[in-house]
Amino acid sequence: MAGRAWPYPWPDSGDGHGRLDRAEIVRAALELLDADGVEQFSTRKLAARLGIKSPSLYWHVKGKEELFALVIDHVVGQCALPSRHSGWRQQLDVIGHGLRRAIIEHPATPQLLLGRPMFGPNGLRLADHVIGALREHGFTDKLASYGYIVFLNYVVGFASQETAFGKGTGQAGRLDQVKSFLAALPPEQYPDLTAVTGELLLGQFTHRFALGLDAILDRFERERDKAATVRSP
Amino acid sequence: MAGRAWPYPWPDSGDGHGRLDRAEIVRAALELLDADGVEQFSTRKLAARLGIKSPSLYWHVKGKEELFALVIDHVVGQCALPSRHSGWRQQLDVIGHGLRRAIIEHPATPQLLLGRPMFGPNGLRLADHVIGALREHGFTDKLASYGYIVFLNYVVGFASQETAFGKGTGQAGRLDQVKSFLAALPPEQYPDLTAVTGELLLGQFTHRFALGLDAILDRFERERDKAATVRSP
DNA sequence: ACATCCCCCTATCGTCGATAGGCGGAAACT
DNA sequence: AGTTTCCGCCTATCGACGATAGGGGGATGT
Repeated sequence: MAGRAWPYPWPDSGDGHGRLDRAEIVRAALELLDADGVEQFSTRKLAARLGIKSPSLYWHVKGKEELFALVIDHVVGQCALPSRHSGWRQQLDVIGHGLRRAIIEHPATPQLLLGRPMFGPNGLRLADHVIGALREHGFTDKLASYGYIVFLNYVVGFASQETAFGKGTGQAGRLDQVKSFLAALPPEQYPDLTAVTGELLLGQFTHRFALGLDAILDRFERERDKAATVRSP
Repeated sequence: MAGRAWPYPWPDSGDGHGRLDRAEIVRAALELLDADGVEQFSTRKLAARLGIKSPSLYWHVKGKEELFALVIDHVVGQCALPSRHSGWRQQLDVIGHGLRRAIIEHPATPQLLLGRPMFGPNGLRLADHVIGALREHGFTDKLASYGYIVFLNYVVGFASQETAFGKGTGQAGRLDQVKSFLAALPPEQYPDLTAVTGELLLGQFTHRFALGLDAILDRFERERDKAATVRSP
C-alpha cells in the first residue's frame, strides 16, 4: 500500500542523521498533492507514502497548515530569479513566466496559494526582487508596490484559473469533461459563448498569458514615465 | 447553539410548500462561510444554523461539492450585467468591477472559485455577455476567447489575492497580522520589500485593480485594431 | 555504564462528509 | 371519507480525517 516499503535502516536522504527531514516530507507531499489533488490529500496518506505512521509527521512538522506553507514555498522556489543587471521589464517577464510555469506544473498549488500570502523565504525573496527591479528603474515606492501587487495578482491568478480548466489537473480527463460540458450548452441561451468554445480550449495558454502580462508591464512603464514628467517637467 | 431555534411550523420562506429550499440553504451557507472561513465550514454547522440535522441537507443538495457550486454561482450572480448597448470597453469595465466587488464582499469565495470553472447559470451568462460584447465590436472569435480568459483571470485572480491580504477576511485581525509580520522582516535581507511595506498595505486596492484592468483592456483594443488592419489594410 | 535525546510507535479523541433506513403528516387520489 | 403516496425531516451509523498524549527503543556523548 505504501508506495515505498523499506527495511528499517532508512537509506538516509540528506543531512545525515535523521531518517526523514522536512525536505523529503515536502517533496513527498507535493507528489501526493499533484497526483490526487488537494481535496484528497491527507496527512495519513502522506505518512503511509513515507513509510511511517501519521502521528510521526508531527515531530517534523507542526501540522497540516505548516506543511502546506512549506510546499508553497518549495514551489515558489522553483522559479529562478534573473540577474538584476537586465532591464526591469525583462526581469519581470522572466519571473512571471517562471512563476507561472512553477505553479501550473503543480496543479494543486493554486488552492494552497489562495488565502495565504507568499510569506515563505522564497516568496519574500521573489517579492523583494520584483520590487527592487522596479525601484532601481525609476519607479516610486508607491508605484513599485502597486506594481508588485498587480503583477503578482496577475501571474498567480492566471495560473490558478488555468489549472481550473484542467490543463493536467491530476485527473487527466478533466479537460475532456470541460470540453463536453461546453459542447452540450444550448446555443440559443449562450450564443456567443458556444460560438467560441472551440477557440476557448484550443489555444496556447502561454500566449494568452504573455499577452496580458505584456499589457500590464506596458502600463507600468507609462505610469512611471507619467509620474516622472509630472515631478520634473 | 443553533443560531435560529424555531417552533416546528417554519415561517415559510419563499415558494410556499417546503420549509426550506435551496436558495435559503445557499444564503445561510454563504453567511457561514463569510463568518468562519471555508476551512471551518461544515455541513453540520450549516444544518445547525438552519435548525435541522445534518443528514437532512442531503435531501435538498447532493453534497458539499454541489452546495459550493451553488454558492459560487450565487455570488457571481450578484454582479449585475450592464446594458449591451454601451461600448464593449465600458461593459467589461462594469463587469470587472462588479465581479471583483461581489467576490471581495465574500472573502471565502476565492477558495471556492479555485479549481472550478464558473459553470453555473450566472457564470455562463457572464461569460456569454463578455464574449458577446467583444464579438459585437470587431473582435474575432479567437481574440474574443483570448480576451475572455485573460479578463476573467485578471479579475478573479486579483480579487482572490486581495482577500489573501486580509482586507476583511472574517478574522478581523488578519490585516494586522500581515502588517506586523512585514514590519518584523530584516531589512538587510529584504531591503526593497521592507522599504515599501507601508505603501503595500496602505493603498486603495480598487485603484490598483482599475490600473491593471485598464491596461488589459487597452491591449485588447490594440490587438483588435492590429488584426483588423492586417485583414483589410 | 549510564543518561540523554532523537524519532518513531500505539491508543485515542472529537469532528467531518455521507449513507441507510424509518416515520409522521400533508397532499392527492378514488 | 378512507386510503395511498410522497415530501421532508429524523436517528443510527460508517469510515476517514487532523491532532494530542504518552510510551519505548536505539544511537550518542560522557
